[in-house]
Amino acid sequence: MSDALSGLGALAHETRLAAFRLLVRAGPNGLAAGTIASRLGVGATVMSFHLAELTQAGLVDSRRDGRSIIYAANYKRVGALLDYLIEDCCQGTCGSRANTTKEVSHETDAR
Amino acid sequence: MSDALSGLGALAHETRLAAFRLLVRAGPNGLAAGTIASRLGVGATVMSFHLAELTQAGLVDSRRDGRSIIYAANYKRVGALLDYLIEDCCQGTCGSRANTTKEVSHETDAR
DNA sequence: TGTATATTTCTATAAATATCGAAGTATGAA
DNA sequence: TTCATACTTCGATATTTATAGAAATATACA
Repeated sequence: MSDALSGLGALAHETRLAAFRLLVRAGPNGLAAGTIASRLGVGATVMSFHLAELTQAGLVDSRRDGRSIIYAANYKRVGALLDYLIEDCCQGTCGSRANTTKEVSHETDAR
Repeated sequence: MSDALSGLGALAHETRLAAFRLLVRAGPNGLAAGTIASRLGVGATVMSFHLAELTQAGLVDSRRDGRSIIYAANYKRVGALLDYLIEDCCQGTCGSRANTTKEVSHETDAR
């Protein structure tokens, strides 16, 4: 759950969410830090900071390729976060894509 | 996507995530603010602050019942957030529960 | 080797969030 | 009415995050 917390925190920022979406779409090949920065229109320093946050949360990985550092989504970790949200937070009852037919019993008293 | 951002931000805090999980489990009847606070061991002021954040993000609703204010998960909004994450951020490719068999084409160049 | 490129790390500062006690509001009950 | 309960809002302070430029590191290439 601490993983979930840091994952949520990592995605809870405009620039990071945008970068993350680029990376998910880019696929396993990933994108260079500079490419992400210029596509999002942010400076290298700020991009580096945010990519570090995403990395620390485990949502993306990085590797060096020449002068560039290539970031790529860590699909396994992202999936784990989604699974946590769907199962531990929603008991599988929320969402259309996320939804599975499953019986859930709730508590009855609001106090 | 701004909804998603505020939803993620709302969940990205230990106390709020814990409160949210209680509420999801409590079902439509919800739980009184004081109940949540005492179950989580936090003060009324702090709880109120965090419940307000969750409310503002649309993840929970509240209603008054006598002296209590009852909070309940807004399953519809939560589901929408999950759907956004699964479809817009993962293209339906991440997670086991979240996963659906779907062909996805990625970009080929990392630069 | 020297220079340019790509990116990170450092340092300072700014901005957003969180915490806590005190005061305020709404409700119920004596 | 008055008192107690359940919460929220306010105001001050503390803490965490984010931004930006300068300096540092790593690689490539002439």
